[in-house]
Amino acid sequence: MTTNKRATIKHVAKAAGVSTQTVSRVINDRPDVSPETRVRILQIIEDLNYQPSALARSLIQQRSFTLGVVTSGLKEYIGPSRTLNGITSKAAELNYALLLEELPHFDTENIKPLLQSLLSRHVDGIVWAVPEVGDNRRWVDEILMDVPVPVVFLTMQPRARVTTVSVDNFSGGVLATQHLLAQGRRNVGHISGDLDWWEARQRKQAWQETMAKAGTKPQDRQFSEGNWSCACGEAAFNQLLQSYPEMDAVFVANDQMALSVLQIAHQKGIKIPGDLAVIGFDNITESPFFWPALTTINQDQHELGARAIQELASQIETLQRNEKIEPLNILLATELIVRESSANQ
Amino acid sequence: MTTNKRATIKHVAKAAGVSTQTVSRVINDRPDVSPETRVRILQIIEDLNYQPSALARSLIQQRSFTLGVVTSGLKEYIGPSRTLNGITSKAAELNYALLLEELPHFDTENIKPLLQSLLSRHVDGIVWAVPEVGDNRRWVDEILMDVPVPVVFLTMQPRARVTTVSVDNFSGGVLATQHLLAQGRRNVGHISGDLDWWEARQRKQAWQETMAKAGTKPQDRQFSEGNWSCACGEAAFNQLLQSYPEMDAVFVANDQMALSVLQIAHQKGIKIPGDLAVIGFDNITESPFFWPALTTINQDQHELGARAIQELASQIETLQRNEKIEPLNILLATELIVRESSANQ
DNA sequence: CTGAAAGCGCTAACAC
DNA sequence: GTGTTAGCGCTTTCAG
Repeated sequence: MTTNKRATIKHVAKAAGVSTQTVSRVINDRPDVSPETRVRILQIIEDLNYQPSALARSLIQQRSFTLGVVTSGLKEYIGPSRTLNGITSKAAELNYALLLEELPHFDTENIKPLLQSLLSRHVDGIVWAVPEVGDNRRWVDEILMDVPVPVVFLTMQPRARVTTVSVDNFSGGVLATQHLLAQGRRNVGHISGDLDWWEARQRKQAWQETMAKAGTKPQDRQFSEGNWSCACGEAAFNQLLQSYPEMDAVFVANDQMALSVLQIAHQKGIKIPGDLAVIGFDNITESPFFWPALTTINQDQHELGARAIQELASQIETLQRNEKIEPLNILLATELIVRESSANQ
Repeated sequence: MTTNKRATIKHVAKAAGVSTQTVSRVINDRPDVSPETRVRILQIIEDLNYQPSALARSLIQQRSFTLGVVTSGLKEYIGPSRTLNGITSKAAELNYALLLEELPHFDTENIKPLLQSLLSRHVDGIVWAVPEVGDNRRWVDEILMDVPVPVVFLTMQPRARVTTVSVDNFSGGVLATQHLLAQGRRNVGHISGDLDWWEARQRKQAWQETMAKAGTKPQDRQFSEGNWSCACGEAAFNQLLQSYPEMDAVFVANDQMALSVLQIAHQKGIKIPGDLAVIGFDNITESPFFWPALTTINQDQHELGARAIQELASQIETLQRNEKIEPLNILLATELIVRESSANQ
């Protein structure tokens, strides 16, 4: 915590009795430096604890090797955190640094200052790791015109002209519903997440369509809207028990709410999976340890972040070669994890 | 996603027919510009969508308004994520940008490249938001000498010459143990976290000392080591049931493991809180919805991050005024949250 | 009130 | 192989 001034390329050059250019060649591993000079300079660099300034480099090379990351919901949810983990590990692998911004709310309106903070620091690209909620993508077409770097959006309805990477919530919902039907259940209810969320709508729609295909188009009373939280999961389940008493299986849109369902069921003496099969969504760390262990749909949020960075980096490279970048919509597969809560009757 | 080149101060100056200095004065809100000139330039800035380059500024001002944040465990734990949330919100408030790095493991050895990545981008300070685990603070005294900016460490044993901000795990553990005793329980067991962690050791020690003070110095058989995970919580609890059959209360070092305890208890027909009072630690979002609702110790991880940024910013200001910075060890209070799992017999 | 010159730390382009 | 010149985009200093 001393306040050593950092050594600059000039200090090194002076100490070595060469020009800064020669030092520059050494730190950039250029071939045209005599072996002796190189060794001498490397030694001095070591002695002086010299580190090239990435800032100065960014300025002249018009490239910062820094990406902007915009996230939201770190306080309440583990999802953004897992995605961030995928982002940091892939970025480290590809040698990019990350500038992090967090939106105070999923639907924060005022994103211009945030974008400008990133752009003023010359990020090479931006990952928008905020789920699509309500109308929070309204600005995309308008503002993106003014953004001079590639942007990759996570967890958003695929659309033309924009690169998106999302988990395939629809096919995940199909997997969940089909599994319950395959277990011989016929009266399958659904507790959704907040339907303002694109993900919640996808999962619900998958349930509806899969049920319809099985010849049992669901009625309104077979469904209840939650908001992802345990509290709302309780309320939604209680409502469903009233409105859909013959229910023998329920697809719950996330594991948190599924936990509430299990707890309430115990309290009311409803046997799981005997009376009611339960499947969640997410595969959080705790779900194997629920009682009974929760059947769920695994979504790889780490991979989501990693893929986003990979795409972004590849677009940056493309641009660097003066080629045109092609928008891309990527969907990641989900996986059914069968545990006890959905076992056969 | 177009590739508009960014406008520079030169473009603005040329368009306004003034020198770049005058533009500089306007964007820095200096008084010595005629009102008309100012208005004209502001208009042009607007038209050109001009944004000053923070990079160029950082270079000349020797100050980047950027902080480095080092975290770890984003994939498995919600704690780092909550802390990060406190960091992002306080940083936004104080107008700092954040460069994020994540250690692959809590005890990653090779931290030099990571520090250099941050320093090469001229961060004004660093928050080390990684818990103290095993020997992962070994480098502090040695390496910190070479770091030319202030560093604040989170969740670490207070020590001289270093600024630390931590939750007071010891007093939290005292609160937990005292509460169980106050409920009339006498046989209080403890399931710890991974004792490689400083936090786990603090909580355990608090339990030991509080019990001793109450005249019931705990024996080895009243304790079992977990590793924070549900899986290990199960194992530890099962062991405790064997080794300490008269146990009528248990202080579990985190809420995840406490969940496992509740589940196992149900399976074995142990009544909670009748036969066994349970208290957790952390106050995760789900714990009010456990069955029964979990009594726990709340730790404010958001505040932890926010305080760290506040201290760091204040140290940076101090340095800016050429004053000396004083290392500081801050402990944040915890809070007892009483719910059903520890109710009176 | 405004401008010219110098320079933050580095590299591209050219010379020798 | 190595040095010189210019300049990335901005601010500081000084002159007027």
